[in-house]
Amino acid sequence: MSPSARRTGRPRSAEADRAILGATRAALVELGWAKLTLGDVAARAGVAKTTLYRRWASKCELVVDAIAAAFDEHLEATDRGSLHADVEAVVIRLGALLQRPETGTALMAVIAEAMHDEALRCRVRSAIVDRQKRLVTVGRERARLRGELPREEDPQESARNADLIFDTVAGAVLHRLMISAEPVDPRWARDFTDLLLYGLTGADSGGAAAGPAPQGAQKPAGSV
Amino acid sequence: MSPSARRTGRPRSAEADRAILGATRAALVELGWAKLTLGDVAARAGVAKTTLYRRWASKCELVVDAIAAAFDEHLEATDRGSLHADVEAVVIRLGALLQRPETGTALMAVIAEAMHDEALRCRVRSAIVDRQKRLVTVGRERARLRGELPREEDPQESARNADLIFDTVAGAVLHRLMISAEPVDPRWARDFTDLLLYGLTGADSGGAAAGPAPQGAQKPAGSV
DNA sequence: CCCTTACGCTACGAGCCGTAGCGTAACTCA
DNA sequence: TGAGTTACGCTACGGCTCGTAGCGTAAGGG
Repeated sequence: MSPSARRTGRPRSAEADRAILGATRAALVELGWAKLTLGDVAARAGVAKTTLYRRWASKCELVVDAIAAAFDEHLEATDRGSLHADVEAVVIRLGALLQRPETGTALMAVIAEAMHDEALRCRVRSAIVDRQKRLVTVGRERARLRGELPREEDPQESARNADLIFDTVAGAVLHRLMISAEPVDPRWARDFTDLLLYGLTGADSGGAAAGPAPQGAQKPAGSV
Repeated sequence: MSPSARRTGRPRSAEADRAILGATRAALVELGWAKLTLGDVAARAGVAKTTLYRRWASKCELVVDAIAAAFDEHLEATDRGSLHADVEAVVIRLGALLQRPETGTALMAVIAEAMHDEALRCRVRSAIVDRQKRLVTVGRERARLRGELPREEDPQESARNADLIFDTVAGAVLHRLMISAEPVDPRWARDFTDLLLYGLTGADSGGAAAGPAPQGAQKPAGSV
């Protein structure tokens, strides 16, 4: 529906939107996903419960919009001069974002719900996932210009690789924080970046040989 | 409490346990996490609701036990002769496991809840996470014996690396399936394994590095 | 001034939660 | 065999949240 289609009548209060989304984040911090009720959010925001239901069909969609704002605020791909530094920075940033009490937990819960709700999945994708994915695209483009990565001819294969890297980076950070329940500190970020850039066989992250000199020549004979 | 401490009185029905856990998995498939109610599970299992509450304190703990069985059944580290093949097999296996309608979704939801519940986090850790982590340990040990990976002296650093690899592999699969909502097919498994082993920069860009690449020398990881 | 839309407020039926109470079933030990 | 102990099935209940309906009022547009 275009904005011009809603010219008549009382306009929706933009301030109410901000208040509701803010109250949602606050409630997520204090109560967590499970104990968060829409009635409570409405009370915190100072609006009627019915107003909330007029704008969002379900708790999930509300929370998606609430945390999407946090993702937009805290995710940007800054140029740090090298692919290694860029990846490391993104990992730290994403870790800090998911470590916040309202984002990571809520994202997990919403994703879980989205497996049974196609519309919600689309909303999550456009509001959160696709925007994160852009970081990978931008970072790879910069690395290519620096000569750190080879050129890619096939655009389809390029997209596939971008998805692969995105899943690897974001997945590792998410898993570390949510499932292993351990912090994404600078050392882990460095170790992971080494692993991502040089691989298991190449660099022994943490040890003496962390340089880009892969000793991967000692591959197995019977690979199959 | 040791099993000998409960010798007197009527013993708990082991069949009821199986029925309840089975009913939980079935209900997860049909209803999903959000719409799953304990009353419904009890009805499916043919037991009284009170029996259910006597054994599990909450919906979360019940579901943890229910999906932990699935993890135990479908996760084993089979020796396929090379590190590359082993990793690929684990990725496929884990993907198939998380793709089942009752496991992945429920795991996400439970993890989300566990962020606010220390006891539940411990339960998840011992029932699911630690057992998965053993796959990494076993696989790396085999690779070391084959000479595919260097020896590690520092046990502490070794544990850190195992955690890192675990988060990277499991996280990537989880993210691919749950958040990107794309399948973990053989091609993706191969691409990811290449990335994990040879890294973003390594791979075939150097030419000889990926020489002994098994089946399919058109390894695309270099064109990252 | 009328029309349209949004808002606040109240009230309501519905559903699930988690527990209490009771009588019965199963198993152990003396 | 009988007493003690524990688990089970069943019913019922207060409490909470949900999502909606209805009403009167506020804020814009033609």
